[in-house]
Amino acid sequence: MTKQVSLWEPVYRLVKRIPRGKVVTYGQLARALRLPGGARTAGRAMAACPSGRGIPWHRVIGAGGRILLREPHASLQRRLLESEGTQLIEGRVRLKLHQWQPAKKRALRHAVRAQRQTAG
DNA sequence: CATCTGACGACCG
DNA sequence: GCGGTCGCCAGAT
Repeated sequence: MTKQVSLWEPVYRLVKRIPRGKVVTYGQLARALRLPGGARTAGRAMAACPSGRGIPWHRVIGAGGRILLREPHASLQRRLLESEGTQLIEGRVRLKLHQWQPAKKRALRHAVRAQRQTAG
């Protein structure tokens, strides 16, 4: 029994910490958690995001504030963002106003916890 | 085992 | 600003 917990656990942990009205990019997640493979890895993690755990998946967006989902999910994400006060212009989140910056050390500590959970 | 498929992002023309 | 290429890698088929 090695991998009961998803490899993406650290990603979800970090995403859960994104405050209302704030967003992070896939690249940010990758850098904060030192994900191998970079932003794409963050993207894969989010694609496999489990529902029912209160993970604010809609607060994760592409570089430059772009929504990268395909319809109809893109519309939902946009709607959710707007509903919590996040401002968009031309379909892009105003990162200047809403980009959240996780404390890297904290993020890594969470990642370590998750990995221990995976290993143990 | 081979191959395909992505919720990426940097780079280039 | 827009489309194409490339590196990257876990899961699915």
